[in-house]
Amino acid sequence: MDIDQVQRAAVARFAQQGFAATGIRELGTAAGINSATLYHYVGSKHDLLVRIISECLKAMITGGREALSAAQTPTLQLAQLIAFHVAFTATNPQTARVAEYEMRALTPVAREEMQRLRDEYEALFTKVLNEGDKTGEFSTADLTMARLAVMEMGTGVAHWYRPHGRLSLDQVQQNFVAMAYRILAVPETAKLPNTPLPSAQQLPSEPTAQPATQTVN
Amino acid sequence: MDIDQVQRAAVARFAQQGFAATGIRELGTAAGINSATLYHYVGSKHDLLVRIISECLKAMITGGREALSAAQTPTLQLAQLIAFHVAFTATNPQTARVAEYEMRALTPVAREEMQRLRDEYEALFTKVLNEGDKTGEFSTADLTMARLAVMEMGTGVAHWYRPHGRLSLDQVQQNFVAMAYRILAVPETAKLPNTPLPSAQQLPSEPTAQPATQTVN
DNA sequence: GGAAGTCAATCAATCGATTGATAGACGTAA
DNA sequence: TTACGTCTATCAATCGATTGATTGACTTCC
Repeated sequence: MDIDQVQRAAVARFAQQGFAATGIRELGTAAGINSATLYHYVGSKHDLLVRIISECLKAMITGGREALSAAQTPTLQLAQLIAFHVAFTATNPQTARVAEYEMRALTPVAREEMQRLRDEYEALFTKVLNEGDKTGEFSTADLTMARLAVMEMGTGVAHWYRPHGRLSLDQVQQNFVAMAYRILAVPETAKLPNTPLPSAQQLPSEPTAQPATQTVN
Repeated sequence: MDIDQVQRAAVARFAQQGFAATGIRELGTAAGINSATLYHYVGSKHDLLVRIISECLKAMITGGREALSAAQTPTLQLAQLIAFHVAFTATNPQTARVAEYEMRALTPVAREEMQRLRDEYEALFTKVLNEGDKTGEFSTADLTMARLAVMEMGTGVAHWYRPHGRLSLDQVQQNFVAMAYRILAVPETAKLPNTPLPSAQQLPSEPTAQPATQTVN
């Protein structure tokens, strides 16, 4: 028994029924230990959530930066960033969902700290979009709304993507890059660079995939 | 004291901290009544949630259908539907969020019933997109992914829109219609019909807006 | 022998829900 | 008008169950 197993069990429950609705006894049972033993690994239920969200956001920031550094122009950087965002979300749907939904369960201090990480990640998108707007590669009526729309539709992948569904991860990435390009009016001729799209590591906290509830992917 | 006030107080709490994290005594206090009195209006805490979600989804279905009937071609119908979706989400952000997030707190039976309503609403989008694809007005690599992306980015409006922010609701609607058109490769010349975009009624369950946490809109 | 891991038992606090009772509004028969 | 019955709205008190967390004892391993 190690802390990763505890985190995986926790993420699976938190993603399915929420942080507040999950008791520590239930967490213990899911991890195969007594609820008291859980406190040997994590300081408290709250600390466990902080660990999960913190590691998720830090991995997103690191991965996002790597994706950006793999390209030079805003157009190509956007493709890398979107593709990473989609890959990360598709690879770690449950962890990503917990990091998004359960921020509200944190204490004010912890929430502010996690919000700073979230802001840091979103700043990557803001930067690319601003640069592309400056060079004229992108064209949109409102950069902020475009950023929110592009990020949100990528985040939504967690709701329906399943590893062995109708579409491969690569296909989903390609399609979301294409949709983002369209939103930003990137010319068709510039589309789909032959640079390989980034993948995303599976987090230690990501539990084994749960069976699909929809028949979308 | 009537049931709408109870629902508003409940939605405000559920949206902020979640269904499971909100106690019935807290609900009572927020509504200005004793927790026992709450059971005079609603059968149980769970029934209260069912009412909230059910009324929200039914209003979305009704509003969505009205929006569709206000236009004839898939291109114009899509504009109406997107604009309604955005208007509804911006007008009822907290109720919409509860209806989205707290579906998991429902009993299996109730959840399936609510899921049917959700499916019914999403079918409106599927229908328009399929028709537009058939007539050649829309062009996309994958209709299903386009639908998910368009809906998701509209739903995200609940996270940042504020009534007296930088952008008016009409501006947000225009912009989201434009982005949806771009995703579906609708020619520029066909854009922005002069048909007035639909608004959305504020639900009885929607509490007064909470102060903005971001500085986006 | 001591450090690390584990758990049954237990803590005070809170949970959703119910009880029995009260106060007032309304209708109606005398 | 008075008196009685009925219905709605409300709450303090309380129910058994569960919550997050702690303790002390037991085992295991180096």
